[in-house]
Amino acid sequence: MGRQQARSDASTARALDTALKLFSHQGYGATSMREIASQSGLSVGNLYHHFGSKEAIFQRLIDRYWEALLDSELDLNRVFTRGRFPEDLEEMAAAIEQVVERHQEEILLIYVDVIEFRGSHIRTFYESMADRFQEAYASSFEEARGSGRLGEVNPLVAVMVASRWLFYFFTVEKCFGVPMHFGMSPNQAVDEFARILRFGVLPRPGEAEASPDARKDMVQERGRTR
Amino acid sequence: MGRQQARSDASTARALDTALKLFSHQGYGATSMREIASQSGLSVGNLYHHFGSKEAIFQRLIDRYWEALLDSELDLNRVFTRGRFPEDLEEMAAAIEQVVERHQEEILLIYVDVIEFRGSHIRTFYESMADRFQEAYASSFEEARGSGRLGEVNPLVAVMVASRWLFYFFTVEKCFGVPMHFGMSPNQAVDEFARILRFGVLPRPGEAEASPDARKDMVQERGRTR
DNA sequence: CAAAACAAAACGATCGTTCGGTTTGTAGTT
DNA sequence: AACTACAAACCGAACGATCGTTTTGTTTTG
Repeated sequence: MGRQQARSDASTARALDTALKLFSHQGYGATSMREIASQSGLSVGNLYHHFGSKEAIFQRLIDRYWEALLDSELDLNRVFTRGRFPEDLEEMAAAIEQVVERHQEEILLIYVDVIEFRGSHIRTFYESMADRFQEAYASSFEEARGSGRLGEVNPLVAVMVASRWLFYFFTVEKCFGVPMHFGMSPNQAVDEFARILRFGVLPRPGEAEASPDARKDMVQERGRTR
Repeated sequence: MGRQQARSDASTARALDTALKLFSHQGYGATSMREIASQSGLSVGNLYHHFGSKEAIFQRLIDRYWEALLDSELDLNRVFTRGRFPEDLEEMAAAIEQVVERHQEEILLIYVDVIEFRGSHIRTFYESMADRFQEAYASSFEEARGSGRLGEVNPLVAVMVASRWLFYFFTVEKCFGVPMHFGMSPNQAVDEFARILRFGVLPRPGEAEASPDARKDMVQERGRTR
């Protein structure tokens, strides 16, 4: 790779970064090529030289996010391939928080795509993701249920509900700027969700006497925090 | 109200309806006043005569959605004021589905606001909504927990998680066009979610023998459906 | 006849894109 | 090491279209 290439790479990277920032924070239609050009230090002509069109820049950003999500080194993918749900629920939450934190703007980009392009840039990706998910967990759950580690619920639905909820929870908090902590800290909210998912909201008859009072007090205290 | 007013009302209503359709399906910045004018049968000048600016139209749409949500005749509000969670979980789901079904485009508008206006048109509304929610449920839950109808989880968090999840579930399905049924029908998916919320994903020790095999078969069958 | 409802042209700005031209880097030749 | 040729990187003006808004006027209504 010669120096000419390196110069080009640095420029396209800068252009993509500023385009990501602009698209995600004001939408695709409301962002102009001149804006991308001036804020990234390139000329408009050079932008077209490298990308060809405005929509191609958007597509490149979606693709970049895609590849980052498929990285097997990603904590979240390690949690998924391990298949230890629901024991490692807290680790799953941390991994999802990490993804949302790292890819805040790319996640907003998906909502931009849904609204301004009817989701055309991400639809096929999402469907393939759901399939991959289903395959990865289907086998490990047969074993888990056989060994009595799971209750009566469909475990595939359970892991989908859990991961989707966590994704939604952190997205609303970090990307939309509307915290959903219900008067608690983020960690407490996640803990409370994990408890609901594991034990349900109804009292568990067998454990009514077994659980110490300290736990009930803890729940009370959480409800009061502001 | 004279005939002049009636003519105006019909025009503004038509303008708002087409503006809603356009804003929600292609975003605010990508929708032009000429587009709204031609598709609603008004002239551009008349549009400005009635609304003053493009953003005022957007604001009016948000306000209209707001008022619809505050209607005490709304099924969802009846469920909320009744405060029978989690017994009426299925009714809550139906009421939320009704709201999402009826206000598909307004819900998309909220995402438009989040992206193109940083949520400035809806933020205060959302916060007041959360407060109202908290007040409405706080008292009824003290009683519910005292009578042993609820388990160890914070009931306020539980009802928030439930309603938010259902809202998210139906929004993704109806507004984004990406069903999250995990290979089941929408009703089955809701049932499964209700089961998770009530009983949790872990086996309930006291009920292991009490539950008939038919139930387990049902769960199995659901998992297989496609 | 005054006021409200409506229409259409016009305004300045900005849009995505194209195009002609310059600079920069590299490989090949002497 | 100097020179040449060429392609890629880069710039900024220009194009036609369209943007939100204003202006000027006409029609409708009480």
